[in-house]
Amino acid sequence: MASLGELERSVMDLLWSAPEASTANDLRDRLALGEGQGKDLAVTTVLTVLSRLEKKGLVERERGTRPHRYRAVSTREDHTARLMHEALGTATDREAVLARFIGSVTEAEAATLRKLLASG
Amino acid sequence: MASLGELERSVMDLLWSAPEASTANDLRDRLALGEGQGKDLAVTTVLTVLSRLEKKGLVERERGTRPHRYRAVSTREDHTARLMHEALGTATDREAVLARFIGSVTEAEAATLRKLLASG
DNA sequence: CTCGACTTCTACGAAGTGTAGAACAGAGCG
DNA sequence: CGCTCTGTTCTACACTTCGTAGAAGTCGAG
Repeated sequence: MASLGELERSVMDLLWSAPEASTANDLRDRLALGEGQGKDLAVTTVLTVLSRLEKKGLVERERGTRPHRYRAVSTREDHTARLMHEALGTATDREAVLARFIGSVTEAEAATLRKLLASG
Repeated sequence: MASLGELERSVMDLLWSAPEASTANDLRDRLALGEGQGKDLAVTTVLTVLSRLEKKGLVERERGTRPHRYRAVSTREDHTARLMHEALGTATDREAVLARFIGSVTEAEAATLRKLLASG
């Protein structure tokens, strides 16, 4: 249960890019700008996807303030890393998966990994 | 476009577990066994999901033989590694993702990674 | 109390998935 | 050659998810 639709992904991208919490209206405006021209969504549309994202545990909101303020629960990087870990978890032979994974990684990324593993 | 439904996942698990190609009937029987009791599916059901998996590029079949024989295109490990790489690809700050990922990995897995990175 | 901004409820169409019957095709038998 | 199996493809329907938004409800300001 981790797949996001296109609009859901766009909203998450906005929330991940700005650390401060945003209102639905604000997000709606930024969506319009981002997508260029014909992307004028109704605010209720944005609110709906925000609710769905909240139910998925990706977004939380402050209910106290009058225009509720929404913010991503975790960073984009945390989220992605968790997805990767989830994928790894489905495998029985994790070593084999890691071997294939390392094989598909760029040299720069391999260097990063070496550094991280050395220091950790 | 990589998410699998529950039945699709079960079928892939069977195909991944046995390297030889299987027929739809064979898979249907093995699904019945695996799930324990009430999981008696119609063969057409299995054929439908096999077609869908074929369209997704996860399964290929020999059309020559009369009961067509189905087999996974790649191993479970390759598939999982590709999913992980795909997730990594969506990130902008890949180093940060890798850092989080390494942080979430067991010590045994970290050791495996060190070995793999050293030899590669 | 009323108005307006904001949120929640309800809804609908498209796509994906589980499920399978109906229709079709080819191989062997009588 | 035509029937009957066995197996494949077509068609279909219900359920869920997602994009999209109008209708209805709520709450603070005036």
